[in-house]
Amino acid sequence: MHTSKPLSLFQHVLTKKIPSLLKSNSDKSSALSLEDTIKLLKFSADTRDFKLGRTIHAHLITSSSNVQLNVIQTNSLIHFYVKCDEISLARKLFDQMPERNVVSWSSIMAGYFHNGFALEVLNLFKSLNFGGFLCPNEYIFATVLSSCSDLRAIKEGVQCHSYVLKTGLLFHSYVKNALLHMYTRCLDMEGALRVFKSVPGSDILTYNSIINGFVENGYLSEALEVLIQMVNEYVVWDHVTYVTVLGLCAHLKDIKLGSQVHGQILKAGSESDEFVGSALIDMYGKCGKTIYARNAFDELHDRNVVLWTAIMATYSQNGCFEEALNLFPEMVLEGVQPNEYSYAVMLNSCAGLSAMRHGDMLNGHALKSGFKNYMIVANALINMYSKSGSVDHANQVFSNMIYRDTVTWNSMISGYSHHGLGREALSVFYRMLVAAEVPNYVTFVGVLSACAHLGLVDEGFYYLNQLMKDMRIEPGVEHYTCIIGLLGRAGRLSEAENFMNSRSVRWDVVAWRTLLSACHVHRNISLGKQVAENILKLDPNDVGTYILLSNMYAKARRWDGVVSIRKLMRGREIKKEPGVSWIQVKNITHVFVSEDKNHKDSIQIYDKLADILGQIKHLGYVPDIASVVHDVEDEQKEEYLSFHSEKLAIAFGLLNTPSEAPIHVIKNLRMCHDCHTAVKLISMVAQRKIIVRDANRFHCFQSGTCTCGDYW
DNA sequence: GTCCGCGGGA
Repeated sequence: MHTSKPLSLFQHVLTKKIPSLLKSNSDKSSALSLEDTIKLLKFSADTRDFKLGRTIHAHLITSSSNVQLNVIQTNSLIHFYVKCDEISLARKLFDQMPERNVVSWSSIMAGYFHNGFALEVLNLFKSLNFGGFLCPNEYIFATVLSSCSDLRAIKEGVQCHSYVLKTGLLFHSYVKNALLHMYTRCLDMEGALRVFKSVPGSDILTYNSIINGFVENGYLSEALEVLIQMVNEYVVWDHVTYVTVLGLCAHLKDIKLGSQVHGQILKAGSESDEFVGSALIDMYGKCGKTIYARNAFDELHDRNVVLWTAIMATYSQNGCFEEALNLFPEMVLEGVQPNEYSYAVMLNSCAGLSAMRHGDMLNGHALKSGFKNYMIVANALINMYSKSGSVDHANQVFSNMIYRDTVTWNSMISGYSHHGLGREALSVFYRMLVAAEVPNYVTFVGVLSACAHLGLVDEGFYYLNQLMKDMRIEPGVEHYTCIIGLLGRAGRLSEAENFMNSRSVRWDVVAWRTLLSACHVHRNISLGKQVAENILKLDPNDVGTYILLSNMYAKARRWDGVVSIRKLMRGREIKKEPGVSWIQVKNITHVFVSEDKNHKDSIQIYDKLADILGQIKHLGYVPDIASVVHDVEDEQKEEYLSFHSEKLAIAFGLLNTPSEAPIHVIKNLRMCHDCHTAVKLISMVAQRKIIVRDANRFHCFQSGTCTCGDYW
């Protein structure tokens, strides 16, 4: 900003000289001196005062006896036009200059750089005659190297590196920092580190740049190392340092370090800076501290769209989807308009809730406001539709997209996979390869799980051992878990077990549970027991394992086993979560707990259920009363089964939705075997598509079959 | 005398 001294000078010029200038330009005594015009032009440039600058320009043309302006005047004019984003006017002046000095070149190049035309900077640089008078200086290289950063032009950047090394320009801090930044943007952290270590004189910008580069490229321990060095050298931090270091804390999930930085921020009085504020919210959010994030948000008074989106993202990332969604109207009420990021966060919150109606509404909003064209919004829409059960709608969004990135393709592939539509998932994957989009780690999780659904064992191993290797993607525990699922589904349980024993992978609960599921489906009790023991060693409170184990015994009619598991659970004070299902009808979410008679339409729902269960009995449905372990009469056992929450929700859906509409139900636990059989038949009798999202996957029931192929 | 570098939300 300006100091008070030049301001008073300009005030003098503005009040005394400009009025007289505008009155008459024949009065020589009131004409501006050369120094004054240049100072005025700088003032116009700094304040982006286009009108004032234009006036000075006009004055220069009319008052000058010479038609040509001198180089310095023209340079000042170029700089002024550049600062007012009038790059073509600046270029016109530049082209008309009979002779140019190095400042003329650096001014026009900086102009192009700041207006986003980095390529034009490199073109100008190439046309600059090195051999002649003009010798590029530190200004030129700072701008050229920044343009290389924008373009990720590492080759040109390295050429500049050798030139500035030879000429000694590298020892200008501007050049050094621009070069270092170039390497970090081109993802060459070794190059950045070489510059950092070999060129003396690191300032706060150097530290900010290198730490930020390390964080963005995932080298967290290296970033921490530089941070420690910076602290030891007593470098004074600025706002950017706070933002950068908070980003590091967020990635490390290091709440202790983050709190210390927060303390420094408060001491420095920087807490009201919007960049610092959003970084604070993000840090607390990533560390799982939603309340601290909310406090930081509430402390701020000028809350822009970024801050609102940051706090919504915090809630969403921590599973508080409703809180995230509820902030939206609050934000709009405060006069802040959402942008593409806000829509993405909101849609992902809808995905978490399977709230398709809400998501539909946001889709409409995004369409009207033009944000649907943003890739992140479209990607979030695909995710929302497939996670709330309508993979067809997801595909519609996908098909209408003109540009797609890796996330787009991945979302569609894993969307189909979650729905058990392996063929469709693989077909999208092949189209991705044809479109020359490069698959990544996530892509193959979707592809391998599609193979698992289709039982394509050989193909699965081909993708894992061959294609991923060719594409230099290191397989992780998620991929290996898909392989376990693949072998398990094919009934090759001992191979799956051997696979787990032969790989030195840190197997997690998800992997073991996959094997346990396979044991459950294929009724391999001895292996299942062993696997369950492994899981309970990792997490003795894993309720899902107890339930799966007990279901496995039930399926095999081993009631002694069921009783022993129940006893074990009681002993360890582990409670089975009650089954809850919910369904959205006309923007209202109706929640059903098993044996629940609290709904206001309870009587009609039970009537409908009795009716439809009667119908499917004609088709051969026999309630699996043996699976009910309560010690009661058979008649009552049948009642227990018919009151399972998903059956209640489906009956409600049949009563309250149009006859063609698919019924979407979400359940907190896995579907039980009896419900699965019943719903298959209901889909036939009622001629409805019924989609159930359970704790594990999607089941899409239609005409008597389910997309899970009875394997879950 | 005139020109130059680092940062936030999915």
